[in-house]
Amino acid sequence: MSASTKLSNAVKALCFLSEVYPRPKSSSEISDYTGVNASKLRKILSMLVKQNIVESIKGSAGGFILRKDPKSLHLQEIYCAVEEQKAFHLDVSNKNGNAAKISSTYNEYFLSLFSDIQIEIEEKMRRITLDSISREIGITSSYK
Amino acid sequence: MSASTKLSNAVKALCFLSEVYPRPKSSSEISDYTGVNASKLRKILSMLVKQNIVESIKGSAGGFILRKDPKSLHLQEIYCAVEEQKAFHLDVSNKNGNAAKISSTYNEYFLSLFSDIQIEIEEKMRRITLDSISREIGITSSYK
DNA sequence: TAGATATGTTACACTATATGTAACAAATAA
DNA sequence: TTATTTGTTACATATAGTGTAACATATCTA
Repeated sequence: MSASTKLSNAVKALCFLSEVYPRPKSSSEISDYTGVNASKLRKILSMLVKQNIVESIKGSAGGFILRKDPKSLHLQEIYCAVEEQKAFHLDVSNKNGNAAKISSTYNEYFLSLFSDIQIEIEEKMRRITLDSISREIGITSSYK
Repeated sequence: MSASTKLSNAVKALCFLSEVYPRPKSSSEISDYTGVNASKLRKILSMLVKQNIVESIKGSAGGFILRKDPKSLHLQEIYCAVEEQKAFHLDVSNKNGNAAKISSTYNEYFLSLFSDIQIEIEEKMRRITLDSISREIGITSSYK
């Protein structure tokens, strides 16, 4: 799964959990709402559980419950939770054997440039809350 | 070839052409310098030719010559020349059939967010010239 | 004009990553 | 004890990236 689909799928699920708070929703219910495969959702949600963004309850009448205030839950926090390897990470090196010596100097330059870009993207995401997305989409959060 | 490797390979080639200006350099000479496969280079350079960033001369003693002042040639211009489909374009939609209705509203939101990010990245690249990269790498441009 | 050289483009095998789905162990509520 | 749900692994398929080769076309030089 790519960075962007993981992030958008996570947000779809979280918006739904915010809407129906505090009722736990199973992966298949979230799948019905979002159109995302339930197994795929469980993979994403299990990462959010590890970061204490949602809680999971096993067994009958179990499911997932949002555990962070949508007003202070930032996109960057969701992004970092679902992205082990940096999503906007960009390759720069050539895989051919006879790489010129000068090449590594360029690679360092681009690695640093792309890392700057990564930081700017994360700063942008830090300014966006789950609540602001919900409102923009036209969903009413029931959190707290 | 990914967006980032295309861009960095293009810049490597252009820095070299700037260094040896106004002598034409063949794809195999550029390959020796950059470590990038000559055939791959020709693919990238032919795109730069179409945007009049470099000129190509066929036949003996031919090759590629830089045709833009490194001081005014921006990274964004190079990036647009080598990227037909936007590099930092990010997928958002699910390919499963039973997509929920609400899903398209989210997809529009993320498409617009990622397009904002794209614009910010291009703005950042517009502030970086080929000349500034050369100097940072430690290369002396012979342009003009 | 002939031959050598270089670009521009297409093709292809190989690898890696993404995608969608299924299966099942472990946990837990009823 | 049984049904349900998460969490994880596995896998087949599809899509995209990589490295290289081949060759038609153009053009310079002798």
